[in-house]
This record gives sequence, structure tokens and C-alpha cells, in this order.
Amino acid sequence: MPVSTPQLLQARAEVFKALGHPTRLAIVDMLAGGELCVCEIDRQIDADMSTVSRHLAVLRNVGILSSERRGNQVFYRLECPCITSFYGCLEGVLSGTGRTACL
Amino acid sequence: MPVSTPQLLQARAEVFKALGHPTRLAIVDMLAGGELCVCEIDRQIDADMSTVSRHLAVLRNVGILSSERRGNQVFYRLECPCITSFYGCLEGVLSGTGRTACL
DNA sequence: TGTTCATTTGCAAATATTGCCAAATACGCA
DNA sequence: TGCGTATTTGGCAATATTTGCAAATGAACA
Repeated sequence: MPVSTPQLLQARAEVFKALGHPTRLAIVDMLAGGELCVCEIDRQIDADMSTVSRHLAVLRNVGILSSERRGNQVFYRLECPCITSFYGCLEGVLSGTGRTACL
Repeated sequence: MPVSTPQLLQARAEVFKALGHPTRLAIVDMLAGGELCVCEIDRQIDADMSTVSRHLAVLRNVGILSSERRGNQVFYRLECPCITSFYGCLEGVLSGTGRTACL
């Protein structure tokens, strides 16, 4: 059996941890439709912009998002659309009897 | 665009959060090969058995694992093998230039 | 019943996360 | 340069997570 190194386990955990917050998942949802500036993301989320900015930083730090400044604003983009396709598996887990939804 | 309800975002976040710890990912790895008793899992993890037990409870509480008592011991089983198949996407994220690894 | 082995739970300390406010930074433009 | 808009960062309090030790629970068996 393939034993993952502690480093790999840690790195994977960081990504999962980054996804482990409802606000950050909402951001991922929003960006699944295409890149958006911080102000637009902030508009759809009920939290201080500073809080939104930190959530974006968490997702960017693990590589899920990338950002690009264009003029006045910063645009964020989803780097890994496969995350939302993983939801099918998640709903399976959530429904309790979930194995059917998994590969 | 499909707007997820706060409840769904929260539920998904719980699952991701449960996966957001290296020890728990190690456990998932181990169980990908088939069910194991707590004592066997404990043997391969450098932590107090009480700690291992709590990690198992976290994973079970969100539906990723199920447990069954047989005689003296408790066996845990992975309910959602799709998690490990998601790693391909993760490694893509981790390698930084990852989009190719994603769907 | 009492003993032993396997697992879980109560507790407390250390550590990490979250979220707001206020201040700082970055950029475009007059 | 100075001003207004957009975004990030510092500081801090509240809350949550993690962990080991010790005690409790559950099951098998003498």
C-alpha cells in the first residue's frame, strides 16, 4: 500500500483545511462561474471586507485561487474547478448512505 | 448560477474540515485498503490512543467513516473511497501549476 | 462476580482560527 | 503632489481545535 509521507499528508491537509469554512466554500462557488474582483465577492458576502480578504488569502495560499491586480481592483480566479466536481462525493457522504455517489 | 444554501455550505465545510488534519488523512489512507480495528490504526500512528479515537470520531461524525463493534474491538471502515481519488486534483493544486491535474 | 483487554470520554493546557475595527498600502486620476 | 477608491494588514478578543493523562465504559472470559 502506498504510504504517504508526512509532508504530503500535511500539504493535503492544508488544502482541505482551507476548504473547511462555509464562507470560503461560498467564494469557491462564486468563482466557479468565472473570475471576480474582491469588491464583487464582498458584495455577496455578509462580512467585513477585511474578513473576505483574509478568506481569499487562505484559499490563494494553498493554490486554490490565484489573484491578479488590474488597475484599482484585484481579481481572483479559481485554479481548480475539480473542487466543485468533488461535491458529488460530498453529498453522498452527507446523505449518510452515501456510497452510491462515490466512485 | 446555482447558489448553495448556507446549510449546504456548512455541511460541506464540516466534511472538508474533518479532512483537514494530517493524522486524519493518514487514517483515511490506511482505511482505503480495507477496514481496521482501532488498535491497528493506533499502532501505526504516533499519538495517544485517546487522540486517535477522537480523530476517528471526527471522521465518523461527518459520515466519512463508519464503525462496528465486534467482540472486544471496534472496526472502522471508509465509507467514501472517492476521497482518495480526489487526491489527484489536490496534487495538482499543490504543485502550483496544477490545472492540468483537474477535470 | 471479578479480571483483563479495547475503546471512549472528562478535563485542562496549549495552540490555532475567526472576525471586527482601525491603520496601512496600492493604484488611478486631477 | 494630493485625493478617492480598492484591498490588505496589525492588533486583539472571542471561540474552537488539539492533545495527553486519567478515569470510565463495554465486552469476553475465568
